[in-house]
Amino acid sequence: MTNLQIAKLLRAVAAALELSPGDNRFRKIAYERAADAIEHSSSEVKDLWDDKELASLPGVGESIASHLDELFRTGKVRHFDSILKKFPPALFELLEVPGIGPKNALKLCKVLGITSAHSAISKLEKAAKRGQIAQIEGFGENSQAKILQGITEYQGRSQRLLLTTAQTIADSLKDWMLKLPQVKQADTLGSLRRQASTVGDVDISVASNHPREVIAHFTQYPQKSRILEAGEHTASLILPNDIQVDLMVQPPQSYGSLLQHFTGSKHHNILLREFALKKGLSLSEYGIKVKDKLKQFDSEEKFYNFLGLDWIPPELREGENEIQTALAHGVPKLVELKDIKGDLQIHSSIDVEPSHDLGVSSPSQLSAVSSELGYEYIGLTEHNPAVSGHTPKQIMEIIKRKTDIIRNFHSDIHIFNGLEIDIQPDGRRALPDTALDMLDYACVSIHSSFRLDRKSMTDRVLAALDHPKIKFFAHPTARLLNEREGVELDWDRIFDYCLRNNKWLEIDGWPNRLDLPDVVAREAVKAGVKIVIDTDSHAADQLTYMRYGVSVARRAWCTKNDIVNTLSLTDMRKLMQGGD
DNA sequence: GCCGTTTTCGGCCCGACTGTTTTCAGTCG
Repeated sequence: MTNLQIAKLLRAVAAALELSPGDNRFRKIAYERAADAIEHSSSEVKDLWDDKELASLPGVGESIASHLDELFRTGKVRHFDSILKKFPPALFELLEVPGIGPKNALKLCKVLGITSAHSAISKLEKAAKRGQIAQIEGFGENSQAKILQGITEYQGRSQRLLLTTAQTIADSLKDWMLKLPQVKQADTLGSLRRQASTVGDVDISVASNHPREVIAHFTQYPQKSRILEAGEHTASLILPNDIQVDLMVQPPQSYGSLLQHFTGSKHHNILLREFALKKGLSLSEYGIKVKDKLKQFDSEEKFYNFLGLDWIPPELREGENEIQTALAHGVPKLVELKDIKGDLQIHSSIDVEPSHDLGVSSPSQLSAVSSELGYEYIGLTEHNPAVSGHTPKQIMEIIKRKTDIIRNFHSDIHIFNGLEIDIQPDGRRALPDTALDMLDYACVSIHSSFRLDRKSMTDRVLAALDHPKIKFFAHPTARLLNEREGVELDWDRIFDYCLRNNKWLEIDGWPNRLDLPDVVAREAVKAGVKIVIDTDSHAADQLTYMRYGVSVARRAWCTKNDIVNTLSLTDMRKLMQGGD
């Protein structure tokens, strides 16, 4: 079972407990918190169970751990079954509809006679369309319309926005807002400010004493499709592609607490409020209540400092151990975009006759842009020449041709002669070793056979990494956001191999890759593995994706020292020549 | 059910919105 499936099971138990008369309501909350912890866990719960470390999850204690143990051993939990069987399976399905909670789900199941899970939502929809729901006590016409709306949302559950898409929209909106003189400051909020790899919606906030003018200016945003609503302190626009953006305006003197509150994450905020409560302080978006007296904060720094904490970068606010770390003044200095000295996965237009995805920009175009970005070096890593259709001798000639082009090319930054080599299903590299010898370095990556079992996949990757010229494993999970799940790998074995053989793992900044995923990258750096952040650019204007790779690294708590391409050219050369 | 910088017992985040209600329950973020 995946973490998500386990979390869903625990939430079903929580819902059932809420509906069980006389049950301690904090037991329900405990199950919800365990579900949250598992959903956001950086490790697979099954792996933690294998290592007997279930109790290391915050919110999972003796009791839930023993239930999970039973789950992994036998495939079910008798205690859960006995709780869940008191309710129709349909109930738990109806909870998936936004706006329907446990109490209403139960009432709907009972009154409408809905029992089975698979037809629950279609039956609910029919009942709503016939006007039956409005007749139920406690419901009305409005509730019925809201349920229909919720079903539509459930059915068309739209994909989350890629970080790059959301950030581009937000940057443009912030620029627009800052054109108004009354706007002192504008920020993104929520998962976008925390730079999560995908975000649900685009929210921005503005500090100003003139909310009316700010809202009016916002609604005049030239790229809007329409205005959804415009109130005194909040407004919403719909942009092309049905993307909704929300704005909040607050006066500068209380802006810090607003920013803190709406940046989240929810889990971080819960832990922070519990922490504050022990000091007798109550937190909200309006400030901090000390003995019923509200204290306001114009900046987040002051807000956190008042609680005895150092400021916590938004990327770390996921409810892990960031609060204890800030209390102990141990928040790391995270890597920044300006620390990056080069980009080692770039596809140029040098035609090495690959099977797919040749770049469109020439070495001179790529080096010119890289120079503007302040880099000291780049590495050109086209895909290996197609295996089919070329003899080994022809491949040697192609690589020789590329090597000569790079040797004879002069620019103000250094260009490494690299290649991105496919890992074939059996772990062989799709390039003869004699050709590899001509290169400065290469990376390996998976582009086929994504569904091998964990052990075979791990063996496959380790076999491919086994050559002194192979420096790193590129986009390791091969996931495509909103499209394809990542492959199964035994990360402990990968980390261990990388440490012993001086291999690096890549954070690929390509918009729908962002791979390593942040949670795996965090485990990697905890283990001491070095990371290289690249863009996987296929055109010169894509070199700016580096900022998103850096965002992933920051969410993984990376400092400059964890990232190899913060090294100067001299040090990078030494590192590359180091071999295994 | 979980958990510990006042606690191994006795607490457990905060507020907004909506809809159906005459003072609150349910849901959400």
